[in-house]
Amino acid sequence: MNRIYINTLGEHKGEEVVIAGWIDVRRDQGKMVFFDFRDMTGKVQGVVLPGSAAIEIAKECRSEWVVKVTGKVNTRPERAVQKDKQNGDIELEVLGIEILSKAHELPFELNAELNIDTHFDYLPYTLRSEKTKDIFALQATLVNAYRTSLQKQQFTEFQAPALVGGDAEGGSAAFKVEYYNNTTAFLATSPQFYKQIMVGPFERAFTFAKIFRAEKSATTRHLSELTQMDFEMGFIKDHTDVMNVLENVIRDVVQVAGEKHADIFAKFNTTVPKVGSKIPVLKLSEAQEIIEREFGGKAIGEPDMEPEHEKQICEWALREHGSDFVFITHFPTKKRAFYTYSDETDPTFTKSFDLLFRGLEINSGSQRIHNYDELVKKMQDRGMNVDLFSFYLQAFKYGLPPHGGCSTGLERLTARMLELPNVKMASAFPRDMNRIDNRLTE
RNA sequence: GCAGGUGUAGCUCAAUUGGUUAGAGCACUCCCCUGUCACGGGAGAGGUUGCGGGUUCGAGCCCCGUCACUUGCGCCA
Repeated sequence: MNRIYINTLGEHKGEEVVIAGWIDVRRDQGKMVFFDFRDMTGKVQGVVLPGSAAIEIAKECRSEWVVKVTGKVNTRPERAVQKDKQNGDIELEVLGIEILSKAHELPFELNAELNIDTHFDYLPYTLRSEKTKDIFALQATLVNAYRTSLQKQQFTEFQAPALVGGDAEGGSAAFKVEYYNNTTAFLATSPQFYKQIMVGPFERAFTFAKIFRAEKSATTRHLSELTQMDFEMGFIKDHTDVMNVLENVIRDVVQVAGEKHADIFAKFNTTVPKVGSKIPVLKLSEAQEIIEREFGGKAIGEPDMEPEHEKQICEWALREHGSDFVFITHFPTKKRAFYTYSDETDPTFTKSFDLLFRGLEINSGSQRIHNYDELVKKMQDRGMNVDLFSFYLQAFKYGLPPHGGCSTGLERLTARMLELPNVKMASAFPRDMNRIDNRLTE
């Protein structure tokens, strides 16, 4: 008999069927035993009636054992009906259990409240928990929706390299790779250069890239390996064209996530994010004035926003504009990367933006300098060795249109969607300063 | 990197002012249980109190060092 999925059992009332999955819970009543069985589609109660041939094996079974169960789909006795529960009106009368895999003694119950550290130490087990499955089910939806939205807006996906030559960007710490004879390679800290190059062939290009940062930082918002959703587009008038595309993407992503996972948002005690009619846009200086006026403290004149200020301006945006998102633009030239386009009206500021979401920066972008000579001059002004960038600079040498782009951190987006206290919870296998799975090969 | 907090059973946590044999719930083992759904009831096993040193008649508790985790800051296109 073929295996059927637990969420279709309701269509098989009175029939004998086979399901396969894990034992979620066993409730041994002596002469009879109850189970909750779990597969990828849900859960169902199994009951081993007194005198059943399966009673001996049922008493041996434990949580997380993998089993194939033959049984008859019965409607539950009226007093045992559980409303608002999947398969709450039916149960599987267990006729036979085949053990596919036994589990050792479990360190704790699957849905137990754990310290985050214990959770990470037992990931192969804890990833099965309800809560974690919800996080990554939502994340899969976010990735899909983000991709679909960009495709709809005529972007072409490409695969960016993770091995790169030279720590080109300077700023952030890169992981060194010892392999090449005549040069040191690094793990990519961004697909930036490659997506700009891809504006050449495709005008509109995007990539979902793994990036690596060897920063010695321990916070609730940093990972040393993360997923960046990057796009870059040609023939823009300025950075606001990029922001408009991003706003479309955010709107699509939020809508799809909200339609598909309303239950998950509720379970995490949060709501589907509000985008409002238009995501508010503030220059950094305007945001700083609001922060000082509404929240006190010192902000005006600072080159960037502190974590506390990001939270405050988001609180303001939600209150005044009904948006969980807010754009901050015009960061100082000296704080942004060398390829960032300066504002003609005041070149000490850039045509750049950050997108803040529920108190955290989740996206950063800008218009880029597209003129070869101008870009080279900018690099020289900063004391950079232009020779080291000659591969990248070919894109400009051989003609690149005015363009810009931006980059969203997938784990940060996921974490803020569900208001997770630590971004590491939004990575299935998080890596940070201290954590790498070092017991894979022992 | 700096500062704070934490470290006690497999997990989550107690343990009064420094005082006798370090406790509980869950998990585990055994027994009982015919409608449970976090089933219930009974019994049992389980500890180098992170590690090293010190003070003291006596340290889980105080002091010094060290390690780990965690939170905030710094760092971070």
